[in-house]
Parts: sequence; C-alpha cells; structure tokens
Amino acid sequence: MESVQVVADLGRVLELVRQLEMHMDACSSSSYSVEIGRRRSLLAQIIALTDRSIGMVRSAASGVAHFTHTPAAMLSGTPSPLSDVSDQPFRTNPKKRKTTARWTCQVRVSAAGGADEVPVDDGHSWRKYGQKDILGAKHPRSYYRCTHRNSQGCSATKQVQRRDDDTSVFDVVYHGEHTCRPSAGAGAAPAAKRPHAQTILQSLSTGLTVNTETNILTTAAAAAAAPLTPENRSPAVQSVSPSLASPVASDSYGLAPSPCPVTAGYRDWPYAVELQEVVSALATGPAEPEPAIDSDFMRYYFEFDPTFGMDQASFFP
DNA sequence: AGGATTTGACCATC
DNA sequence: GATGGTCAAATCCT
Repeated sequence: MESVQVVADLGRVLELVRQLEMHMDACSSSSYSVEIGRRRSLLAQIIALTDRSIGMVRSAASGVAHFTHTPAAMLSGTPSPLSDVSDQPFRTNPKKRKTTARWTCQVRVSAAGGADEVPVDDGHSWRKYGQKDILGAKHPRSYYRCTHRNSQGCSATKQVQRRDDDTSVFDVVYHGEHTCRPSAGAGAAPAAKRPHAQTILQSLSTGLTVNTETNILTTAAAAAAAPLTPENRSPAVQSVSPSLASPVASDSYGLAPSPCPVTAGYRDWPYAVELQEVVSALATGPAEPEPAIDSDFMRYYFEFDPTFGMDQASFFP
C-alpha cells in the first residue's frame, strides 16, 4: 500500500527533524537568541506539517477526514480525541450543535489596529452570521460561514475570537471543509497548472534530507516537483506580502485553512508548498531583523491541540 | 437594490 | 438552567 510507505517515510522525516531539534538544543543550550527561537519555531512547523500530512494521507487512504493527531497517535494509527471521524459534513438539524472535524490557527494582527479589526484574509470569502459573548472571555466570538454556502452548498465555517492574554492575537477555529470553488481572481491558480498532490507528496517524502554537516534541511525533490512559482502557490500563500520571503515571515501562513484529501482538486495538498517554504526559511541562515508589524503584516502559526502529547513550550520558547 | 452585518431569540447540549 | 451555535429580521453599506 503506497500510503503506508508515505506515512512511514514521513514518520522518518519527523524522526530526523527531532534529531535536528535536539542537535540545536545541544548547540544553543547556553544562550538564547531570537534567531534560535525562530529556528525552533520553524522546526515545530515542519513537525506539525509532517504530522498533519500523515493524517491527510491516512484520511485519503481510509476515505475519511481527520486533521488532528498526536504524534503518538500518528505512529500508532490512533486518531486523537478531537478527530471525530464519524461526523457528518453538516448538520441535519439546523439548530443541532455540529461537531465536525476542526483545526485551529492563531492570527497576529497589528497591535495598532482597532479593537474590532478583522483578521487577515485567509483565501476564502466569509460571511458573518453571528456573534456571542463567551463566558469568561473578554472578547466576543464571531461566527462566519462560507459566502458560497447557499450557492454551492459549502459547509465551511470558522470562529474568530480575540485572545484575552494577547489582544493582538486572534484564535481562528475552522470547522468543516470548503467544497466551494474559488472565485475568479481570488488568487487560486488554475488547477491544470498545479502539480498533482501525490506527486508532491511522494517527492517530499523521499527528498527531505538533513545535511549533518550544516544542519540544513533540503528538499531538492520537493523543489523540483513544486517550485514556488506564482502558478502553484496555494491561494493563501499567494496572498502573503512579499516580505514573507524572509524567515520571519514564513511563519506558515495558511497552514490551517483548506485541509483536504490528497485527491482533491484545486486544494491539492497545499502543505507541500508551505512545508517547502518553511524548510527554505530554515536553510536561509541568520534572519534579517524582524520588521515592524504593520497592518498588512500578520503571522499564522500552529496552536497545538491540547490533546497532543508534546510540550508546547518547547516549540514556542 | 442587493449583499453584508448586527443582534435578539431560539434551540441543542451539557 | 447555563452556555454556545445558529437563525432571521432589522439595519447598514456600497
């Protein structure tokens, strides 16, 4: 079974990245710098991407969707508690609380922005349908559904809520999967110009290597399969400002939206491209000074599932 | 005028 | 009964 081999290879990738992480720990134990923290963050993103990719491969193999896995679960084949694969795509009772698969990201916006500043465009169009004050939270939670819900039956929704502890960060929780087609001019590349997901995945799984002399990760095969051209960037990545070419800005924009089976059409396994960007950022070396955050600059990064059996602090020092 | 947002009400779940 | 998710009428915006 091909997917089994892909999962095994990605598991090996995880092992290698963890070895690199340990090596970095050994080299940097006596001092901490922003650059080290940044590299650790990039490593965390690679780990999370690989983790998620394995889940997606499994999803494609089993015909179901589940996006959150603990690393242990990933290796053992056991979904995490949040992976409710028995859920229907959308509710049958209009008022019934739905429990579709969900995934989370955090969005940092300008601290100078207004209190009601709406988080970054994530490549999809959303329509707000509700807002609630949440018990114990200082800021209300906003509810959005895909604009194409009625016209195309797209069931994707998201919830956006400003964090209490850091008001420049929004928690964005996505529910369901976009089944709509991207509108013209939305930044999506024509499907015909994008490499097939399985081609990328296979290349990635065999091409990600660690140079033990330089501690640099390289993805030659992935780069060959999916060079970062405007044609094959995912819509989300494409919408990022040019400054995102820097290591700082490559903080995995758009990793959470649009998870999908690897056989999907325009949403062809977007993580391959983004993982490559992260790896490229890691290999770039010392970062340029972090630019001042302005209203056009946001950072996306993972919020680890609390059921993960890993130490989140070790990823975001 | 049509689409998007706001907001109080309704309902399911805990 | 409390809470959170959704509905839908009213309102706002372009």
